[in-house]
Amino acid sequence: MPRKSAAAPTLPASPDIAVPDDFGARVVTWQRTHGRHDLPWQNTRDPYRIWLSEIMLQQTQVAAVIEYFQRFVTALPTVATLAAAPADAVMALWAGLGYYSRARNLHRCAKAVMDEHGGVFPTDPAVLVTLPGIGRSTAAAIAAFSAGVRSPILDGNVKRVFARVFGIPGYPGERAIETRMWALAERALPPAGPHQAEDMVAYTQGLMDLGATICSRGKPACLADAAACPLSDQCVARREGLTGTLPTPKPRAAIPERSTVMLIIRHGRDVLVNLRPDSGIWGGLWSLPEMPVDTVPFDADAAEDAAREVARQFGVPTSATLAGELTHVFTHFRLLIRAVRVDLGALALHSGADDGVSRRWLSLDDLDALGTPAPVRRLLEDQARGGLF
DNA sequence: AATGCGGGGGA
DNA sequence: TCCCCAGCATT
Repeated sequence: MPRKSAAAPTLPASPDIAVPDDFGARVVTWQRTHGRHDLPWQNTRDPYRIWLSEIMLQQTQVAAVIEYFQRFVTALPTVATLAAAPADAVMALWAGLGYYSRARNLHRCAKAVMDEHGGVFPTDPAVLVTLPGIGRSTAAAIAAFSAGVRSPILDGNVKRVFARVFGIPGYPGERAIETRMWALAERALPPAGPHQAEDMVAYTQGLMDLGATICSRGKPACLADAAACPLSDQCVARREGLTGTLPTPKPRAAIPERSTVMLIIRHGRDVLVNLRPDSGIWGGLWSLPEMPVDTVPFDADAAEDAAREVARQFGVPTSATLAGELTHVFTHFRLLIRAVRVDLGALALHSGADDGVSRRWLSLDDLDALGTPAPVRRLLEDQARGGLF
């Protein structure tokens, strides 16, 4: 039951995206002059160290990994020593790095290398990907760094670089987008040939370095200095001013919807408003009285019924009719507002309900007198236009 | 407080 | 096959 396959079926690469001929060469050249060269897991072809670093670098930034890496290889310098180490010792060396399943898989992987590969770490991506904790991208990185194998990586950094350079819209975590990017990654590799091995080391590292140091999420360096990025003159996002919107962010989870009933209590051309507490939604603004709505769904009929009940509590015979419905979108939820109009006719209202809420009348002819939330303002403006009093 | 992050494992 | 999760850092 093979759970993993080294190479997903190569889809017809989107013909609309052209990879410039010198894409790989530019990355290679840039890496050799401007990339990182002194990380503790560089300048070696030891697959053990390269593998260990790649696992540590999954979901974890370079700065956090360096110390753990040094400590780990000092304590367990070879795959054989790791395989022979007690699980406790491995976990202790990992403690603080997070994602502890990585450490458990690391240990399992070392044992598999000993038992199934004679203690020799594989360098073929198709073999690597069968080992615990090694997926397609990590397999390619290990193979490229340890043996110059021509196989593409596609981690978060590379996805960001590709989304921008090639102008690929859509969330890269989405299946279709990721598939396109893998196809692109295959085509973007530097050419096979006599320099392939050295080039693949620089290219693979270069993509990582570009994403980490130049093509950063927040403020890509090209915005201040186009020369900082070797791809800036062929970058779609930079050309079209889309570095802020590419890559497309993860779609926000559907936000919950709440509903409320607001009362438009009319007394001639005055409307009763109350002051909201300083903290919370619309803090310090004047809003319409609201009725707590517990029942879901709460339809328009129920809103009118409830408003009639409130009117009855005011002691006045009155009608209560739905005056408007609108949805206001907050960061965390959508608020469906049903406004019910209640007319108090000529009846005067006591000002001093003793519940600690500031209330007052607001004239529809002077809406600027008080600060009101945008949806409330819309309701009041509607009343001002439609009211016949 | 929300987002990013490679791969595993469960739905 | 798809989606959710892990733990920490960063924004």
